[in-house]
Amino acid sequence: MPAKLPTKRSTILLRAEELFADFGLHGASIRDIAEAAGVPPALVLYHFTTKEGLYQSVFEERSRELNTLREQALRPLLEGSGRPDVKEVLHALARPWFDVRKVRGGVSYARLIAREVSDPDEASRGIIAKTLDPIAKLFFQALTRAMPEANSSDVHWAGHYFIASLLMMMVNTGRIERLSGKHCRLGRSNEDQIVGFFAAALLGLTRAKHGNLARGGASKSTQSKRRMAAHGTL
Amino acid sequence: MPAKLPTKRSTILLRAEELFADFGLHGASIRDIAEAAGVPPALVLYHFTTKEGLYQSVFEERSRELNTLREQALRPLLEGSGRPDVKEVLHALARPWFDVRKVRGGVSYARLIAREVSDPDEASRGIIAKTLDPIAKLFFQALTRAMPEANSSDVHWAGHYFIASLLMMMVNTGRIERLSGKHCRLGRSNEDQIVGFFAAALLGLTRAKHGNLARGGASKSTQSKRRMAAHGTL
DNA sequence: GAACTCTGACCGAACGTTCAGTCAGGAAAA
DNA sequence: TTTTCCTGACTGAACGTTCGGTCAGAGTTC
Repeated sequence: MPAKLPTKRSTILLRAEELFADFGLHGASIRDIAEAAGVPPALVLYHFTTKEGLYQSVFEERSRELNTLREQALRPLLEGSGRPDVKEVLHALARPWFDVRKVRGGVSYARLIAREVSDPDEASRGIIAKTLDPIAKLFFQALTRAMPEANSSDVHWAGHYFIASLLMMMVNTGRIERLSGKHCRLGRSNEDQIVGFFAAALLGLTRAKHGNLARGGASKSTQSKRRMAAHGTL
Repeated sequence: MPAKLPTKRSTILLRAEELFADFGLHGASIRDIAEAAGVPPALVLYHFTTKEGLYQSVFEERSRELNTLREQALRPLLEGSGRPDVKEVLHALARPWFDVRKVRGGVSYARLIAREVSDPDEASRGIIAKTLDPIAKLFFQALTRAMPEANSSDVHWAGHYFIASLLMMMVNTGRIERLSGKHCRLGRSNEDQIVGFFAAALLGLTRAKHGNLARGGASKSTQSKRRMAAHGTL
C-alpha cells in the first residue's frame, strides 16, 4: 500500500513544530504557521481551537512517540532482578534522541524542549511535568539501581548533567549540522561518546570512596532529591 | 556615601532582564516592561530606540560584568608557563555564575542565556557570538593545556558537557529555589559538586588509554573542533 | 537658551480569534 | 433511484485588541 498522504491537520502540526521550535510560542504567529502549511489561518483554529492548544498538541504528539521508545528501553532494566548496566541505562535515554533526529522534525523537537525547560510559564511547566517527568523518574530509578553503592545525591546530579548535555548536543549540533552542510553530521559515534563519557564518570563515583564530591552538603533530604527528580527534564 | 539611587534607565534595564528571561523577546512587550519599571512606554524607546536595542543592552550589560570575572580567572592560568590545574579551569567558569546569582537579576540572566543558546534567530546568534565566544575559546584553550595527553576531541566534548550542565544547574535550580522558598538554595556546595564531578571525569580521560571514547569517528578534523569551540555557549 | 529627560496622544500593522457560510459525501427517507 | 438531511472539513472576511514605534512639546538642569 502507498504511504498515507499527509492530511492538512498533520501538515499544520509539522510546520507548527518547526516554527515554534525556531521562534517560540510568541514568536511564531498562527498566520505564519498557516502560510507555511498552505492553509488559511482559520483552519488552524478549527483543528486546534486555540494557539496554546496547537502548541500543546505539537508537544504531546512527539513526546508520546519518544516516551514509548524510552520506556521500552528502561522497563526491562528495572523489571529484571539483576543490577542494570550503567551504559544500558544511559543508552536507553540517549538512543531515542538519535533515532528521532533521523525523521523529519526531530531537530525541531529538541529545540522545542530546550525552550520549554527554561521557561517558567505555568502552561509550559505543566507540559513538561505531564509528558517528561514519568520517564525522568524511571531513569533515575534505573540509574540508582545500577549504582547502589554510590552516593545517591551524586548519582542524581550526574543524571541531570547527562540529560543537560544530551539536550545541548541535540540543539547545538543541530545548528552546526545545518550550517556545515553534509559533513560534521551528528551520528551514532556521538551517542557512544556521550554515553561512554558519563558511564566512566559515574563508575568513577563508586571508586572515589563513597563520600559526596562536594565538601559541603553531603546529604540532601530525600524530599529535596525527589523534587529534583520531579523537575528533571526528559 | 549612600548607594547611588537607581536611575529610570537602570530600572528599565533590570525589569527588562526579568521579563525577557521569563517570557522571551516576543513574549514580553514594551508596555509590560514599562509598567513593571513604573515609567511610560515611550521612555523605554527614548533610552533604547528599539525593542531589540533594549534586548541587546540587557544582554551585553550583564555579559560584560560576567566576562570580566571569567577572564580574570582564566588569564593567569594561560599566561603561566606551567600546566593549569583542571579544577581551577572549571572553577574559573563556574564561580562567576554563583557570584552573579547573589546579585539581583542573576537568575534571570541565566535563563536569558539558556533561551539564546537554542535560538536560531540571526540576531540572537550574533549576540551569543559577540559576547560569549571569546571566553569560550579561552576556556577550551586552558582545558586543553591542562590535559595535554588526553584526546583533544574528548576534552572538547567534556567542556561542552560541563557548560551545558552548569547552565542547567543555574536555570533549573533557579526554578527549584523559587518554588521551595528559603531552603534548597543553590550554594557553594553545588559549585564544588559540579566541578568535582567533571574534574574527576576529565582526569579519567587520560587514564583510559588515550583513545576516543566513541567507537566511531575517533579524530575529528581540527576545523570541525574549532567550529564547535566557536559555537560554545558561555 | 541649549541640552537632556520625560510624557501623553497617537499611528499603522499585526495579532488571536470569531463567524456565517460553502462544499463534498455518507446515511436516511421517499 | 432519487431526494433529503446531516455532518465534518474548510474558507474569507471581518472583529476588537495589542503591538512596536513616532512625535510635538512640557519639565528640568546646566
